[in-house]
Amino acid sequence: MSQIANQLMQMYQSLLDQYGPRHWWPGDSPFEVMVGAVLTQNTNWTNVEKALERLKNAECLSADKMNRLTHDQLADLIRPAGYFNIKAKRLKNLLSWFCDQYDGQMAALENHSVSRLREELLEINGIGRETADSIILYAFNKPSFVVDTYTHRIFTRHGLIAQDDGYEEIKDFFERHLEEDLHLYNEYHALIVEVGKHHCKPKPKCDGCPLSCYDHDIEI
DNA sequence: GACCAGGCACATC
DNA sequence: GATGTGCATGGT
Repeated sequence: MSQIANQLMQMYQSLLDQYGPRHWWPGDSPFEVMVGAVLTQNTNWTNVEKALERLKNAECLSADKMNRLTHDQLADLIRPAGYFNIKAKRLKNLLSWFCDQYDGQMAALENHSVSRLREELLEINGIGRETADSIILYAFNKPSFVVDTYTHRIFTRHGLIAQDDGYEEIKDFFERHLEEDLHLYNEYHALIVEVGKHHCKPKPKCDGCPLSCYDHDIEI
């Protein structure tokens, strides 16, 4: 195992020791996970929960029911998640693909390879890389490492990836150095989000500090 | 009141 | 290709 691979696994173990298994993704069904992946775009999860709850109360958290809603009906139900107009469109786009081509059945996609699933998801307007990878990993239970802003922040601050590395470069970095393991991918991303929420502010006051103090909420 | 949150597409250069 | 901007609610 390479030194970098060792370091990644040590960081993983530290996070797991600190926070324990995260049991991701929260949701009662793969479909709910898929919807949640769109709703959580640049949005706090507690707001997403409110939106999901409204969808459940309206008995619209199924592909068939949601597909029948008008734009305005859907936008109103997901209002607490923010960006409700754009997210309503994005969910509609996702549902068109899912219902028209696969009859709204998750099982119809279970034999797709990760790369095919990813290509099809990325063709949908409103489904970007992180959302696609989240759906593949957490809704379809297939190994596709998810990168988010916390991943970029934390691992550049630890000097493991470059500041200007893009999404695909960071994803490749993890997939190159980690075993291709569904459970590891699942837990690692969830743990990164957890530590990111607590310790990884977007604009560290001591940016550039050689002590990396900004990783620990220490301000100089 | 300012800042942030589990992004993405689009316009412009 | 990179940079800037709009999208919006709710918690701290």
